[in-house]
Amino acid sequence: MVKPTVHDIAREAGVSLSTVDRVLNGRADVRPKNAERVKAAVRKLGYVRDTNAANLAKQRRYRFAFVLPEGPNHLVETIVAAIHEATWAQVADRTEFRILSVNAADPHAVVDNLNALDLSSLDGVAIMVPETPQVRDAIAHIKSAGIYVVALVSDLPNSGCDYFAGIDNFSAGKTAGALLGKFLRNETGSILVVTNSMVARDSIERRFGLDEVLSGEFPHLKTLPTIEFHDDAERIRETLGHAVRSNPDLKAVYSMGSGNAAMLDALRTQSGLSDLIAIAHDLTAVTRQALLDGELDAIIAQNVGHLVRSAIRVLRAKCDGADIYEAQERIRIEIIMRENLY
Amino acid sequence: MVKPTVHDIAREAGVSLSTVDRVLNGRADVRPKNAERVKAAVRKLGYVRDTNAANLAKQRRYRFAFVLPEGPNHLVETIVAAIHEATWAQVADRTEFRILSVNAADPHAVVDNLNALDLSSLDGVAIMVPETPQVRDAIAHIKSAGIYVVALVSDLPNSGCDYFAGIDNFSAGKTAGALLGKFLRNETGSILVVTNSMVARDSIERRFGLDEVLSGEFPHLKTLPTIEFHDDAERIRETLGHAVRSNPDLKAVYSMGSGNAAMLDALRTQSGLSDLIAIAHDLTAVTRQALLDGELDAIIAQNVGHLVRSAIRVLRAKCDGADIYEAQERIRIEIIMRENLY
DNA sequence: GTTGACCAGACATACGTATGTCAATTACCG
DNA sequence: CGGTAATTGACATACGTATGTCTGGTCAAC
Repeated sequence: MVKPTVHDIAREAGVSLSTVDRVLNGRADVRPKNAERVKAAVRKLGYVRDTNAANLAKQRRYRFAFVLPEGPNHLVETIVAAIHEATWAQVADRTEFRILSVNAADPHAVVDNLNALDLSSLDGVAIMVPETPQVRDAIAHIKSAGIYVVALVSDLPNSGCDYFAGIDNFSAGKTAGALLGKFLRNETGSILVVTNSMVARDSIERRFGLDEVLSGEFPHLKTLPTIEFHDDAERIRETLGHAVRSNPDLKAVYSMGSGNAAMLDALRTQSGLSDLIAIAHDLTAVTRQALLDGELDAIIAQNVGHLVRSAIRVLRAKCDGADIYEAQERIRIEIIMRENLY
Repeated sequence: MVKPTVHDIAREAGVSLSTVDRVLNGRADVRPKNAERVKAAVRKLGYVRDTNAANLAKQRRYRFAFVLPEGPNHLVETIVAAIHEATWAQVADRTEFRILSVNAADPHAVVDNLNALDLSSLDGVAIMVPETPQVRDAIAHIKSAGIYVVALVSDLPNSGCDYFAGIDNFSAGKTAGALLGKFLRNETGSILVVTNSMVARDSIERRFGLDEVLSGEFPHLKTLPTIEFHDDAERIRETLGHAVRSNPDLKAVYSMGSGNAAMLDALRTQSGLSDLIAIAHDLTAVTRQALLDGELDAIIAQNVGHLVRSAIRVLRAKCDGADIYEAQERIRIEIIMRENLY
C-alpha cells in the first residue's frame, strides 16, 4: 500500500540499487535484459520517482528568466507584480527568477538582449515579445543550449517553443464579438475598434475573431476599420471624435489591447459618448477603475497571476521531463464585469 | 546567495542544531534568550524551511476526506472527477483522499456520516453540505480533534471552518443580474427565476444578488418569484408553461443552480421559448452542450478543477501551519459563453 | 552538598534519491 | 582457454530536516 522506493524496485527486479539507478537515469552500461527487468518491476509496483527527494539529493535549482517588453505598459506591470508575488512562494521550491526588460518594438534590441543571456546559468526562459525572424533565430540558439522556452501572452508559433502560456486571441476576439452582439441584440449600428498597433499578432487575431462572430451571428452590427494610435493620446481623442461625428449610429467601442488608458481618456472627455457600450482587454489598474466607474461594460482578460504561475509550473515540468497537467494550465478567457471583479 | 539551512541558523545564532529545532518546531525547554537569538537569525538570513525536505524526514502523509452530496448532481460529478484528476498531479503528492457521499437533504444522515469519520486517520476535511445546527456541532467535534475543515462550494459561516473554498454567491447573482440587464438593455419585460430548492443558501444568496442589481440598475426589468421544482422534471415543465402564458412579456430565464437539466429540457420542449435569454449556473456536461447548441446564452460558473486544487492546497497549508497564497486561491466567478468555453 | 528540574549541545539515524568509488562478476572475442 | 571489456553490486556520502538519546551544565530549593 505504501509508495514503492528504488529499494523495492531493486529487490523486485533482483538487481542492485546501482543498476536501478542506471536504468532510471538512462545511464549506459546496463544489459538490456536487466534493464527490462527493472522496467517491469517499475510497472508492476507502480513506482513513481519522488521528485522532491530527487531534487533534494541533486541540489536541484530551477533558474528561470522572464523576458518582457519595457516601457509603460499596464499589462506588463501586472505581470511583473505577479512574478514578484510568486517569488516568495517559490523560494521554498528552489526556484529563482530574473526579469529582463527589452524594447520590444526594436527587433535588434530584443535579439541583442536574448543573445546576452547567460545560458549556462539558466534552465528556462519565458518570453513575451513579437515574433520576428531574428527572434526565431535567437530562440533556436537558446534552445540548442538545452534551455526550455515558453512563449508568454503572445504565441511564437514558428520558433519551436516548448509551450505557449496565454489565451487564444482569436477566441478572445470572438468572445468580445459575442458580448457586443448580445448587448446590442435588436439594435443596428456600428462598432468602433481601436488598438495601439496592429503589428502585434494579438490584435490581428482578436480582430479576426470579432469580425467572424459579428458578421456570422450579428449581421445587423457593422464594424468600422481598426483605428491604430501608436501611443498617441491626442490622436485617439481626435480620431474618436471624428468617428463619432461621421457615424451617428455608433453603438460601441472595442479596445483590443494596450492603449486602453488613452481610449478611456478620450471617451471621458468627449461629450455624448457616455451611453456607448465599451469593452476592453486586460484587467489592469486603469481598466479596473473604469469598470468600477461604469465607463467600461466588460473586460476580456486573462488571469495574469495564473498565467505567470502556469509558465513557472510548465518550465519546471519541462526541466523534470514530467507531464504537464493540461487542465490546470489552460489560461481562460475571462469576462469581467463590475459584479464579478476580483 | 544560497538558501540558508538550519545549520546556518545554528551557526549565526551561536546555538546548537537541537536548539534551533526546538525553537522552529515550538518544542519546550528553550530559554527565551536563546529562542530570541534563533528567531533573529532566521529573520536576518531569511530562512524558509524546506517543506519538501521536512516532509521527507517526517514521512509526512496528508490524509483528507471530501464530504459531498450524493445523488444525481452534475456539479458534484465534476467535483469528483476533479478530485481524481488531482490525484495524479503535483498538488496531491503525499496526499490521499477519501470521498464520502452523504444524503445532504437529510441533516441526520449528514451528521451520522460526519460522526462516523475516523478522526485518528485524518488530517483535513472538505465539506459540501448545507449548514444546520447539527452540522455545526459535528464540525465542532471534528475540529476539536485537531482536524482542519474547509467549506466547499457553499459556505458554513457559523461553523468555525478554517476556510471557505468557493465563490461569493451574492456576487454571482449580481453578475447574472448585470448580464441579463445588459442583454436586455432598452427592453422591458420580466425574468423567470428557477432553482431546485431555495433551502440551499447558494440559491438564496444568488437571488438576493440578482434582485439588488436588477432593481437598482435595471428597473425596467421585473423578476418573477422564484420557482422551486424539487427534482421534479414534470413540475418545471408545467410551471414554465404556465409562467409563459401568464407573462407574455417574459424575456429571460435564470436557472440558479442544480436542476439545469430539467429546466433546459422544459425550455426545449415548450414552443415559443427559443428566443428567451437563458442563463444558468455551473459548467457541467449538460450546460456545456446547451451552450454549444445556443440554448443557453451564458453560464455563471466556478472553475471546479481550481476549486478542488485550492481546497487541497489550503488544507495542506493549514496542516503545515503555512501561509495561504490568497491571490492563487481566490475562486473566480466566471462568465462563460460559447466563444470562451474551455 | 545533594537532588531534581530545566536547558543545551553532541551525535546518530532516518526519509528517498543521486552519485561516486571500487571490486567482483559476467560476457564476449579470438 | 585466457584476456579484456562490459556489466554489476556493495558501500559510502550527501541533500535539508526531524527526532531521538545521552551527556553535561546551571540554578534553585531542600
